[in-house]
Amino acid sequence: MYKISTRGQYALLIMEDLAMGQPEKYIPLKTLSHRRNLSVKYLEQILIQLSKAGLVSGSRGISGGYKLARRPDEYTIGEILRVMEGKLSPLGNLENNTVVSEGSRFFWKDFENTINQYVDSIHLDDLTEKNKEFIGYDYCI
Amino acid sequence: MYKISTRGQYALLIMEDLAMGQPEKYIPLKTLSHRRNLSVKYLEQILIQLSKAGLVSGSRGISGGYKLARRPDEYTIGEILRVMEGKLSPLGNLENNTVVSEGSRFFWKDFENTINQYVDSIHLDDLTEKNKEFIGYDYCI
DNA sequence: TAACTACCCTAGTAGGTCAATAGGTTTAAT
DNA sequence: ATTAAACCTATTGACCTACTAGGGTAGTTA
Repeated sequence: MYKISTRGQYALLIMEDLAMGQPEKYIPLKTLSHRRNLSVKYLEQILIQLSKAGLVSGSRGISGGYKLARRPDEYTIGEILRVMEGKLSPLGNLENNTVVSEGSRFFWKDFENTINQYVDSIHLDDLTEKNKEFIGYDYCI
Repeated sequence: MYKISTRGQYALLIMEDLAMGQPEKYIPLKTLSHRRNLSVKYLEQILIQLSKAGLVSGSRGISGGYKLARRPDEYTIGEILRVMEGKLSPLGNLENNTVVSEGSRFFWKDFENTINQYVDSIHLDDLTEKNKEFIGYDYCI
């Protein structure tokens, strides 16, 4: 079955990292990628996308970087994932789908709703709070 | 984001078709594929897979074909989809995944549970009952 | 001004998956 | 024996994913 792509996973990870540091401080892309040992160029694409969507705000120049645009509890995981993955639905274009039966459309629609209700019930701070339960997390700086 | 493949969609459609006819009668692959205008050879692979999994039973030779192995209400949509799609999870191999944070593992696990609980709450006869509400369904023979 | 950083754009590539095609073999009823 | 059907294995073309690469522009701070 379909999986969430690495783009979505990376985005979530970086959002967590930004949420766990000082929220006012801009963190440069280079720092974020080195911290997690991720490709700078790949992560750049992801952060630009998050920035365009307004989930993070970027600042250029010396002591620039990225920071969260809001408080961690004001993000749902769903909205982060949807920025990277597009519509979170188990079927693309249900309306124009000629393969599924008429009677099963309610199933697919409810399936989509179930998924989105779940991912929107969890917030970014739920994840970071859990992270803090693990010793050895080193998300300072 | 991930989608259910055509294999899963076709499988569900054919299971519905088998459920809506006479359940004792074997329906040949050719008939099933012509009815829905699907590739015979492609559908063949799907039905063999369903047969191996024990969801349908096949009979060779003249007047052979496929029929359901159980009553329609004894199938969940989840088990049909899982035969075609494998594990229904938004992330492959959560245990060995080095990208997600420790704190977010509960999120991914609950995500998977949410999906599976939903698809296992709907049964094949729920779909066929809905199908019967639509006029012009022509699933006889 | 120099250094630094986000932001923008395009392109390529290796590997994988998906959807379908193709050609065979085996089994069972007549 | 013939025929109709399930069953099996391999291959293909198109697309997608996860990067890599290399440039450029534009703000921002010291």
